[in-house]
Amino acid sequence: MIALVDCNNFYVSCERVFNPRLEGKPVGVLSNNDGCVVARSAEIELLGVAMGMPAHQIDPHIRRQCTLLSSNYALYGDMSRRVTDVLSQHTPHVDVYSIDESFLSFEGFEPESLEERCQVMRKQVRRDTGIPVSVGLSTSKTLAKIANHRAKKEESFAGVAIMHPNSDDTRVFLKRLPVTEIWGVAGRIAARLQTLGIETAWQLREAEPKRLRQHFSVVMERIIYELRGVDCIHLDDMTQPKQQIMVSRSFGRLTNNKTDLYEAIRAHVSRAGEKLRKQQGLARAIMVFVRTNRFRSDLPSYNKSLIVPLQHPTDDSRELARAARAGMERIFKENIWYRKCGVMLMDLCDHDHEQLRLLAEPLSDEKRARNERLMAILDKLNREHGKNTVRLGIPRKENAWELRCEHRTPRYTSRWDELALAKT
DNA sequence: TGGGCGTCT
DNA sequence: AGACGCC
Repeated sequence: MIALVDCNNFYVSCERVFNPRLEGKPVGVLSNNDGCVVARSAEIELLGVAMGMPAHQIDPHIRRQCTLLSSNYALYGDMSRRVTDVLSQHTPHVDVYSIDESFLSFEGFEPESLEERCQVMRKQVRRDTGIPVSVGLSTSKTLAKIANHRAKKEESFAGVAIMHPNSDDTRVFLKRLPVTEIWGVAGRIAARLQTLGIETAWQLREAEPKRLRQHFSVVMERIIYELRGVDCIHLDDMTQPKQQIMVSRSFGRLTNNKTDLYEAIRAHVSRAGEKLRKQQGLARAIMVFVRTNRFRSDLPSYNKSLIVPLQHPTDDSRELARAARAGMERIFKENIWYRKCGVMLMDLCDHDHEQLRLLAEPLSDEKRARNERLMAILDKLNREHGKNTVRLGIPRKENAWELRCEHRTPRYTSRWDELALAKT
């Protein structure tokens, strides 16, 4: 059996752990730059605030009743780790799928006692971390996801729902379930399925896999088998090193200032370099891009990217920054109001399998070792003393590109100076 | 009116 | 490169 453990309204729940006054209130958490609503409490959902809704589109009358918080990823990331730590005590097979979801394998466990085990696990997560979670159990990940939705929606499950792939109950449920509720099926695909007369999960499950593969892809074929209870989506690639590393941000406000762009790119490159070194990779090229705000039809639009090849594969932030800067220099255009920029590290290879180039002048071993030590120390300082303890250059004050986050709560669990206080 | 991936075509 | 999907 497979369990999908999903935290309820995760970001909101994290905030509530440290501010219990938010309990029972309509609370939402916003994406970067206070852009869209990415987490909602049950109460704010009832007020009609939709997932993904731009904050500025919320009716002012509704907005006044809500608490809208900026996202606090330092806090959510740490809480997420605590939750997965507890889950790991219950089975050796935990696949962390996202910040608030894990797939657990209970292969070899006694099926009869699984629901009860999961209840115990769920209560322990709540007790040890303060985060409420729901558990869906079935024989495939897609059905476990559906079971999880039921566990969340139907009170009677008490947070743990099991769906046997061939039970009457499952058939009845799938016959009422629109295809859009299935993992991997969203609007566009649902519309195409409708033209084939497929609107419910049951109809899809009963469809001919080979035929649907012709209309769609192998992904759709897998979904059909998954709905039948056959586990065929494998997540082992989650731990595989990334093939590209992308870092980009929208600016807090529009800017036409070249220095803003350079500073932003430098910060993004640093972050990308950290990620690259963490997976022990090297990049052979770096892509730089800039773009204007596509929602501002009153301003000229300009989207441009450029790939800069690197002389030799590298993970040195300074080299990456030099290349990115050169790229930026070539695509920057004056008198344009920029909204966003970013970098992508491409053509990655493993640190240990670096291919030596014939023509490029190789770095001396001594120089290479020195650069490596420098980057390792940089990463260590930032890991242990907080982000940006040491960085490439220092951004000017009041720059346009730093994020808007007007309602961020303290980083209660990861900063000494922001610890939660217990009143005496 | 987000950011960062992935797969398939 | 673009479409589509996920969270």
